[in-house]
Amino acid sequence: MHWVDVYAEQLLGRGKKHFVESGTSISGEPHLGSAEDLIISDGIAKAIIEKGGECKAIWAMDDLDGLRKIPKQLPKEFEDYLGQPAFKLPCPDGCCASFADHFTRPFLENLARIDVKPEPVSVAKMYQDGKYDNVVRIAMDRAAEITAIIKEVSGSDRGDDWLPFFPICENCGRILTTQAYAWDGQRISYRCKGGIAGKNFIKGCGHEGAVGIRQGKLPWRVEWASRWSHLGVTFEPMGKDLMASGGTYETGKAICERIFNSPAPLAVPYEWIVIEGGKRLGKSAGRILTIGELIDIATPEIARYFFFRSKPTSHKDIDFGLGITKLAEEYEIAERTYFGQDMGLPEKEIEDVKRNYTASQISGIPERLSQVSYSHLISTVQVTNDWDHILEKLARTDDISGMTQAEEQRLKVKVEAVKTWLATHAPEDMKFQLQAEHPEIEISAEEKAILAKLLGKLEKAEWTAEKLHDSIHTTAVESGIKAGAMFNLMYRIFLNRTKGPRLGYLLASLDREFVVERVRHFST
RNA sequence: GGGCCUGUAGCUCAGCUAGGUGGAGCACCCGGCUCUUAACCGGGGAGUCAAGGGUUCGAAUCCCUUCAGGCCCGCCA
Repeated sequence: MHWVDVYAEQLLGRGKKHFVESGTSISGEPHLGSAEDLIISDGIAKAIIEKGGECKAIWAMDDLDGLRKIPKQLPKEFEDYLGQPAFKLPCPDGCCASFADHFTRPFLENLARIDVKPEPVSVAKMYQDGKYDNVVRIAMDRAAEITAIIKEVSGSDRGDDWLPFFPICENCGRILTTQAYAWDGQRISYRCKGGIAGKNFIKGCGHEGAVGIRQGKLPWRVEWASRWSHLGVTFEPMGKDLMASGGTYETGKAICERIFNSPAPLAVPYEWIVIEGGKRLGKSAGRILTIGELIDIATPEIARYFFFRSKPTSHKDIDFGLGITKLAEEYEIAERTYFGQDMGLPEKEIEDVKRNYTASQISGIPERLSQVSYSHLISTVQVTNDWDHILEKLARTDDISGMTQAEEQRLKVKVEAVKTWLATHAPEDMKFQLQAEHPEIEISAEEKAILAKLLGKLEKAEWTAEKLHDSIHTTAVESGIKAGAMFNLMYRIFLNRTKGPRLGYLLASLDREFVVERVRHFST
């Protein structure tokens, strides 16, 4: 059984109503790994619903977290904001209501393109609206027990005076720099003494004061537990780093059960996405890879497929170069398998492969197979840019007659994806440019004779990829030159380079008049 | 010291939830296509399922132990 169904059935065994939470901290643009969390949630949620259960999905924007370091793409002025909660920061480009919006809006918009649409919730707003009042009071009243639980589970001793609350300093607006030291049942007293953020120390302003329970936040381990409890979260995907013994999940679970008297959610651990065979995203990658980029070059369905084809616990190596064509090919095999074509897969695998396909769909499962392969489009879109011409050319080599509007729309999206891939990530040797004008190249007398010989064949040949390929090959044999030299010659006069896509398909997608004219020109 | 995950063909991995003759793709070898690109078609060799033990009529699968790799176990998230 596919893993989404395994989780769904396990959860349905516990109850019919489910609630999945995902959370993302806002310290710049969320990368592909942050999206993984939400996509896993979505797959399981949909499986629960298909099996007759209910499942709500919520996405917590952790905009109350302090800014710990300045994201690379931000100007230096943001240093002043270090330690301040993300919701208070301005939009770096002045285009959005806030820093948090600026980075999360494209993230959520891109997830919506693959039908991942959790209800977004601002954590800062939840505190401000008093949604956390209850849990903060409980946490403050029972601070000593919480300290004991953390010590018991994780081995870390916060000290007897520790209070599970970070006030926002009234003077400097920072949250990473404050230390709470007293709770009188209404207000929390604190000092702004400075705090550690990674390798950096963020200076406090020295202010001492007292704030109400809506002017700050619970520490992460406590907050997570409180969120599970008051929202009634039943499962939550989490990176495997949170699953260590004594780690965040274990402490949160103990706090959730013992302080808030709620069952902890089922943890769905997942592995990191890696690039280039092992580098972690975000950390060592020089560049942020986002879900939007993946969708842009792979199509929405193939982007989803990347996440569902393997278990959450296996490593996912993403390759935006040639790897995308492999991924697309694999998806296309799954699609043909779903529609009953025998792709030579072992019996045992077929059900899961079909499930990979259905889990990857975004607007219902198509009623019939209508597929033009990604690899074929790579060559087609380089011959022409125009949609009607693309259709016309595809019609010569693929059966695309009688496409429904939905099918045409999907093809359009795929064509755009291929174009984007070619423009951004394709290796150079996959690219070519059909020469609209005669390229300025030297053609020897012998080559001219060969082209003249070919010309006669082209004028009469049936205009299919196979026949054209044959004509070219026969000409080479008759002229006593190697096939390779013949193909090389053809690429030169059409592409002004020495290699290219499969020539039969390329020529078949062009007009006979154009091809004949080009060959005639170089044969004299 | 502890935890989670991973270990299956040369490589990348599926199969493990619920035990029933070990699989796929790539690579390799042979043959074919008058066939250029990381092309196509047919066939083939491939393995102590990390190791050991246990349960069982039967174990890649369940249990225990060991080994190897990755990540994690101060704060913050």
